[in-house]
Amino acid sequence: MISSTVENYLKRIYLEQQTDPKALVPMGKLAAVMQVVPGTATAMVKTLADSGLLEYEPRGGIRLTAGGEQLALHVLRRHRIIELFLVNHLGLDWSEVHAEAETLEHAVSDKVLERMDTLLNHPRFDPHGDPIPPAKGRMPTESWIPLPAVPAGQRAQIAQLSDQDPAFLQFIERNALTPGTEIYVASYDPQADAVTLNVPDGSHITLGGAAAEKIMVRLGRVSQCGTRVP
Amino acid sequence: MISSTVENYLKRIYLEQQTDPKALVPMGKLAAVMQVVPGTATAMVKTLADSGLLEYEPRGGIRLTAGGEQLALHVLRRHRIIELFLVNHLGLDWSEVHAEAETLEHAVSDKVLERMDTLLNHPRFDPHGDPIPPAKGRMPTESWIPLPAVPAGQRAQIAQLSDQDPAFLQFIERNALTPGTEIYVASYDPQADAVTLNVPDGSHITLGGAAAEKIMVRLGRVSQCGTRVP
DNA sequence: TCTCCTTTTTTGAGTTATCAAAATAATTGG
DNA sequence: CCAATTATTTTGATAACTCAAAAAAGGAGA
Ligand SMILES: [Mn+2]
Ligand SMILES: [Mn+2]
Ligand SMILES: [Mn+2]
Ligand SMILES: [Mn+2]
Repeated sequence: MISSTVENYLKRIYLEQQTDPKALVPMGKLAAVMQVVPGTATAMVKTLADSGLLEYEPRGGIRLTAGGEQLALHVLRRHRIIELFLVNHLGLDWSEVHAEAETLEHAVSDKVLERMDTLLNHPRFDPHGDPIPPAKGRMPTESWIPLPAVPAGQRAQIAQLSDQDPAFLQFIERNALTPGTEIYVASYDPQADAVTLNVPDGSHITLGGAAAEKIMVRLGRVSQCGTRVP
Repeated sequence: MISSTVENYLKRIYLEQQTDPKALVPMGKLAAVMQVVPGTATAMVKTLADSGLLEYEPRGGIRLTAGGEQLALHVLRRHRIIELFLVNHLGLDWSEVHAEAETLEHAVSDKVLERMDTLLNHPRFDPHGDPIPPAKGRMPTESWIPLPAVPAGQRAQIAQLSDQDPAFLQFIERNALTPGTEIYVASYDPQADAVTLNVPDGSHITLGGAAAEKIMVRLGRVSQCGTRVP
């Protein structure tokens, strides 16, 4: 049996890998995101490499094998379906489900997960806009850009929020910037580090660069089936 | 934080305790139900005693403290609400939910649990007829007797099934003997080790003593609110 | 090229939960 | 009441995961 510790490592490694698919994930990065001391990460990586779940280049970094990636995607699928189930069926707030899913993802059986998936009508995106890995088949590729990359005067649709901090997500919801929302970028001033956008309800809001960077958008008016619009 | 291992021990100790509330639970019994060697049980019991969760009389046995019992009831509440949720809201079969709940009981937060409780309308019994410990307040006392203790010619209502084995539960469901069912005990022959009963649909069935002992009933026609009648 | 600084690995140790097997206590039958 | 059996505890080890701190490797700049 695969431990929840191993599942967490694989999932984090996969997510790090996605930020730069060609590069190896450095050990220091892994230790940081797993919140362990570097020596712990080295020890764990050695056992994962021995289990054939990743390739380990000492002093170089790591990369998941096909087997490791498959397991990671399985955990990610559980995580995201659980998040959506908690929001849609149990009425939890989208700002708190990430923490809940972090433990439930290791406890929910395949049978229960597929029941949730059915009840949710085979959703393609989780509450934060992240794609749900399909039970079989390749992971869909997303074409998101951070909000500050949108030229002023363009329309865009909010696709995903890259920060799970409840306070940030509550701010997003208060200002009606949840995934699926159509926005219009009124201005972007790199010097002022500020993006101003218009939202459908007619109001407008100005964000600093740090906040705007956490908002991933799709250019133009794209329809995104399966996304919840809270 | 309390580990799931400790939660499992406390829950099992509580359930053993109920079989004879005045006596101490012997170490051998604990080791057997936890499926560990006796030495393991001794080691764990020492740490639980040090944590103030139980009283340990070496070579005598153990008994939960008030604190230990409270924790045990909390775990039991989670277990039974989860079972009912899996049956009523996710459509799982009642014969399989025990195993699912065995792991989920350690992963579901209080917040999620209370959402389930609300959605289920504050149920009083789980799918197997076991009472759900209330969030606060005393555990209700049940007055069940095993089916073979019912005199022939009496009416009774099936209250609970004391065996979680899926094959047994499926047999019970096939023969419409789920909790809440009104039955009539046609005959009980200790020599033949056989109980014959009539069920509402008009058919009758004969059970051996071992199977009948696992069926707990309430005498007479009692209404039991909150029990699911599948 | 040779420090100095950063990153990574190694070493030694602790915690939790487990087993195998030896030692000990308690019980029970003759 | 003693010997044999049974129940329980003790002892010594192991596996998984972790940290602290020492050691080693790999740059980057002078
Ligand atoms: Mn997790
Ligand atoms: Mn998410
Ligand atoms: Mn359990
Ligand atoms: Mn039950």
